[in-house]
Amino acid sequence: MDPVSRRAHDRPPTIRDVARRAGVGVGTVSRVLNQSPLVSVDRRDRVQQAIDELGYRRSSRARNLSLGRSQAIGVVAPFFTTPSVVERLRGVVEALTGRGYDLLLFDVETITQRADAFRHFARRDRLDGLLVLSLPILEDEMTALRAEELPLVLVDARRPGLAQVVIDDAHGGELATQHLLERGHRSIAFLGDLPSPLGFTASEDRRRGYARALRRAGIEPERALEWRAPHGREHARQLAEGMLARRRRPTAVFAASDVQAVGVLEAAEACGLRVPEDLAVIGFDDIEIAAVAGLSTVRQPLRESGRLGAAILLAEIDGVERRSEELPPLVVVERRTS
Amino acid sequence: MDPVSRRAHDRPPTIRDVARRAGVGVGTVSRVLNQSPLVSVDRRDRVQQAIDELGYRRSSRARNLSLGRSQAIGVVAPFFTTPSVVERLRGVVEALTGRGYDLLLFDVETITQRADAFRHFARRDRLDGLLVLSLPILEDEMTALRAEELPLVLVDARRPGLAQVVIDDAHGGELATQHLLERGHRSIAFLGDLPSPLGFTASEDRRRGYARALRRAGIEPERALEWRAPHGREHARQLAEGMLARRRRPTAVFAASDVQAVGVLEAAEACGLRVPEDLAVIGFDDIEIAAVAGLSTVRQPLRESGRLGAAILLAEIDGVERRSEELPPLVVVERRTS
DNA sequence: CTGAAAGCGCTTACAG
DNA sequence: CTGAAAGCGCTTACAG
Repeated sequence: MDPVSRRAHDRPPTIRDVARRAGVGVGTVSRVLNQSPLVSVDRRDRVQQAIDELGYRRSSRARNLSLGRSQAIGVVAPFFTTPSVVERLRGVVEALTGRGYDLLLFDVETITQRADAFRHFARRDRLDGLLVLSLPILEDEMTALRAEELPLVLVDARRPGLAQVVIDDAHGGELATQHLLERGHRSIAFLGDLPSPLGFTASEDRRRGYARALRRAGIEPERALEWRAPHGREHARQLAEGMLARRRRPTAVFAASDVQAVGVLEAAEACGLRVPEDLAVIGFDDIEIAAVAGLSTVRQPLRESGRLGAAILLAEIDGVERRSEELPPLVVVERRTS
Repeated sequence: MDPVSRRAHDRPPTIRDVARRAGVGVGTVSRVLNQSPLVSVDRRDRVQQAIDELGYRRSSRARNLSLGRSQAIGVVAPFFTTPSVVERLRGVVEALTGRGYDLLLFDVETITQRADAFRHFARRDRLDGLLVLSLPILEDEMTALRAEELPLVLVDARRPGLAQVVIDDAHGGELATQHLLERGHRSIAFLGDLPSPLGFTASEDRRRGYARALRRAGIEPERALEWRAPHGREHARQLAEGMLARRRRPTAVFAASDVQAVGVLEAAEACGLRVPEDLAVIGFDDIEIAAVAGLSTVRQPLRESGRLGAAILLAEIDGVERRSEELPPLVVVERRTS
């Protein structure tokens, strides 16, 4: 076996192999690889030919080490298969497309995973930037992140001093409740998330808006009308069945998410209640299932939030001043459940 | 400013800083980092202390270059926000959890993106292994992949000689159709995907099973009963409305996916048809929306397919012989639309 | 324009 | 057990 083919078989060609074959220095090869103008046409051609003949491809691993960057951005997402999270992710992917960054995904469903994510994953050494979706950050995680000097953008999470893209959840809760009030309802229940170990706040924020709207309408919010279950359709359904079986049942329900609202719809059907005649229901998010179920809801710009978050992160990585673009406003989508 | 804090401020500490502070060689530091037993307790302690004092963390970037690996696996997924794909991804993430591999996600929605994925992304240099979901691989992409010698596993895609986890789509189509036949239907329509530029085959495979089941029941499949739309609920709904408006309309529909079946359900409602009395409907996949819509369907083990694919890939990376575990069988889930 | 050399931050034979 | 050195495959001043 001649030396060339042996080499070709043993390991992928390196920049040195190319230099040797083209009869130039590795610096020159690197320059043509990086489209530097400081290369004569003559050598450029020779190098290019050697590259083609050898089937050479530059090692991004080595390049990144040399350049001190990763060419990758990380996304930390809790329960990433949740429809609303998927939709945000979709926006992130859209914004990243064609930008030459790899997307590293990190799912977190437990506090252990969150700690892992921030300790091992959120590192300057591995990532050029980090996007955190819907996950509140703890104090000590924050100091670690700060030490990392890693460009960081929060989507659907708040933190003073950090770049973030958020909606006004309380306002959304108000809109939903107002909608129900305008339809003449006076006994409106709220069904939201039980506090999670991960500390999500959206559900409670929306409930605050609900209470505010009630008060403005002269109705004192009742604890007995506030229900909370672990997130998910099934849990919501079970809880709602209990709620609707009560003697004094509400005439309308505001659910803190579409997923839960669909559970309420199922409970209503199980209880033989007509929707919206016997029970009006409104959700939050406007994910696809809401359209399918004919569910009235508050639309929040999910995909757009991911897209915007990623765009801001990319700008930050490029050292461009952080743009503060606005998300489209929340709006009530009226369908047949209200 | 003293040298130490200057250094600390300028850049993260390296293994050399640790060695210097501990008064040992970098090799020794590397050894304690890698839990080599070839280090005296004395030095191990000194090194550990220096690490703690400096807040040193090893650069995985440099480590990977030195070791010649990436510690990452790539996932190529078409339209990754499609519920069935999300569910497979979920399985992949589950199998990867705690295994120390990063997950690189690559979405492909166009043939350009697919070419990109295989050219720039599917590289030994960037990945330790690759998982391809639901995407047929072209001939020349395959030769490139082979040259890469990258461990590769296909999920929901076939290719002779490659590790893969697949279901028998034609059989699934048979099951669905048989179910409808057993309910007494004789005029059964099929609604599936229009051929996609990406070359997905599941829909046509399922249609073949449908035709087979009909023939076995002594019914000759009619071209007029085979309908195809671009994937998606809306397209299916529109197509189905046309189909149901015909003079001679079918009494049942087998849709090649739940997403499309839900579109059929919407069309039925729009046409004032009762389900299942006037029109029976069965889908395929058993994604969450099927449960919500009360849709009868053929359940395929989506999450399990991702989990299994990832497990096989991990084993292959570790040089373990490829295990050929089986997926749970396809089964008809009977709900209220049939 | 160009090549030799140093450097990115690790790992691992090699020779004690 | 241990340190000095070479090597992983690039990039980029530096000195022509």
